[in-house]
Amino acid sequence: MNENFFENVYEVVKLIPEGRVTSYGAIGEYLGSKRSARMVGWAMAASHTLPDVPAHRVVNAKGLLTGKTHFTTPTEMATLLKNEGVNVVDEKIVDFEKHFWNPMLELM
DNA sequence: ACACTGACCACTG
DNA sequence: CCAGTGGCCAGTG
Repeated sequence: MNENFFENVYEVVKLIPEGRVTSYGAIGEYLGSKRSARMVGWAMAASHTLPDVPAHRVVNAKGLLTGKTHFTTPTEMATLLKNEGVNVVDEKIVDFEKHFWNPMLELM
């Protein structure tokens, strides 16, 4: 296992508490590259094979469930979030700021 | 080696 | 508010 961007992404995502969410940009920023948010999402797509990675807790900067298309079913992501107490309306997280979990503040 | 793509983000007009 | 542009890194054809 090489220690690379992917590993770090997985580590952070695994640490996201239940009922909390974060964004690709936040993770990328925590890893040192704010502009590498694309890669984070891309890493997620590759990591969705790992059961310990709650990908449904990772959304884009606007709180939109952009990654839902990569789930087994498009509704899976919203269902999981709602199941954890995160209200989702029209593929968007309600009170995104309240549920937002900043890795830089929690893991520093 | 080159070009294109991607679960993105922020800025500018 | 919406549209367009640049930037970031890695993988694939």
